[in-house]
Order: sequence, then structure tokens, then C-alpha cells
Amino acid sequence: MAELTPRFMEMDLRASEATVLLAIKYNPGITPSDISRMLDMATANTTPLIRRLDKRGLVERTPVNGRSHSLSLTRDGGDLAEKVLGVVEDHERRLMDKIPEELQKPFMEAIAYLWKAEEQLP
Amino acid sequence: MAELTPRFMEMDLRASEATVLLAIKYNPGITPSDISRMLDMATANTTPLIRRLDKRGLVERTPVNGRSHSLSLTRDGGDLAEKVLGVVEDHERRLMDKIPEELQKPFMEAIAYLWKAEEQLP
DNA sequence: TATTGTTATACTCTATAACTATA
DNA sequence: TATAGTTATAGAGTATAACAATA
Repeated sequence: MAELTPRFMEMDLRASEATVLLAIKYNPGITPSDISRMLDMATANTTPLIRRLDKRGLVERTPVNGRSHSLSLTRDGGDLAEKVLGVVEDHERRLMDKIPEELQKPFMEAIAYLWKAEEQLP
Repeated sequence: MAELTPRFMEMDLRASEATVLLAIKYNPGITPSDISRMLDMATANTTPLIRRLDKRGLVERTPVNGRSHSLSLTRDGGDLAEKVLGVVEDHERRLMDKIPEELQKPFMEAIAYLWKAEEQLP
């Protein structure tokens, strides 16, 4: 994240904003409270974050009932999310390049086990 | 760090304080500015951190010349650093337990390559 | 009654600027 | 002139409490 954050800043995005952009990209129709649970953020912090993205015309909020909002990316939001994804993938490639080729696959497998264990937390 | 921080809090230590405690343990005689460079902290933040540890009787500051201070752990500081080390090692063991045994060695080797590349940054 | 979204607020961590004293 | 240590301060991230509106 220390290396990614400056890359996001070039796009006028905080790390959390970039993350939320990707969360909406892969889960169109998601609500702010869904995002809060998924990313383990306090809803009190999600609200102003979404509003910033909304004001910049990156996300669209449409009420699904009297209290929930369905979120989706605008054209601009989708383009920016694509850029974010490119930066993240570039970063991962750079990291992998530092590992000898024969260790890359077992490394990714090991990471997958850690990730799976993390997902199963209480 | 998200999992370690609460463990440190039980010892009334912030994550940064626990880290500095270990830095002094393994580098007795180190100065605050050395620590700042080693851990990439702003010296403005190191000063009050060291002072907190000093006030709690965990570290000892002895002037080496008119402006530098040599840091070392007191008896209490050494005991607490030992506890910190135990918590860290326990955490690492718990993480490794989530990875199948045949992947553990290649995983650690891959991590070592990433670590080495990190050390060679500008 | 529980949940969604919201506002206000507080605390921690981190970063910057400015300063004193010393090498 | 450069460095060590210090102070004050500002910003970002995160957490809690309280609330209104709605399911």
C-alpha cells in the first residue's frame, strides 16, 4: 500500500477510494452498507467517501427503497476503475518479478491459503 | 499488524513502540535518529515515542556527545521486549500453520527475495 | 425492533515546518 | 554547513455515539 498510495494520488484517489471503486466495479448494485461490511469500514466513514465519488461523477446512486442506495460506476468511474486495476496489476507484476520464477507459483498458492483463512475469520 | 496491534495493546504498547523496543534490543547504543532512519519514521515522531518509553523506565538514554543519545533497554525494557518477541513469533507460527507444510519453505524463500529487494530501495 | 444512512466528534498515526544546540 | 533533538501543528484514517427515516 505504501507503494500504491502515491500511484492512486496521481489519479486524485485515496487508497480507500480506489478500493471502493473496484468493489463497485465488481459488485454493481452494491449498497454503502454492503461495502462497509465487505471492506470492514465504519459506515460513518463510507458515507462521505461515496459522496466524494458521487460529486466527481464517478458513481451513481439510485434509491432501491426508502433507505438503501444502489451504487454503480458511471462511464468516467468505469474508466478510472480500469486505470486503478492497471496500477494494481502492474504493482503485483513488479513484486512477482523480484521472486525467482520457480518460487512464484508456490508463493501464490501459499498466499491463497492465508487469504482463505482470513476470509473464514469470525 | 491488524492482529498484532491488539496483542501489543495488552502490554500498553503501540505497534511503533513495540517495534522500537525490538530495534533497541537488537541494536543497543542506537540513537533516536538511527531509529528514525532504520524504521523510516519522522524524527519528530521518534522523540515523543522514546520519551514515553523512557518515562516508563523501559529505555535508558545516555548522552554520547552534546546532541546524540545512546539508547539501551533497562531490565524492565528487556523483559517487555522479550514478551513482544514472543507475541511476534507466535503470530508468525500461527500464519505458517495456515499454509500446507510443503509450501512453507518456498513461501519463506519467496518472502526473503521480496525483503531483499525492499532493502535495496533508493 | 433492526437497519440504513448521516452528522459530529475524538483519537491515532504520520508529515511538515520551524527552531535550538551541537558536530 | 550539516546533523540531532525538539516543539507545534496539520492532515488522513479510523472509531464511537447519537440520530432520523425506513424496513
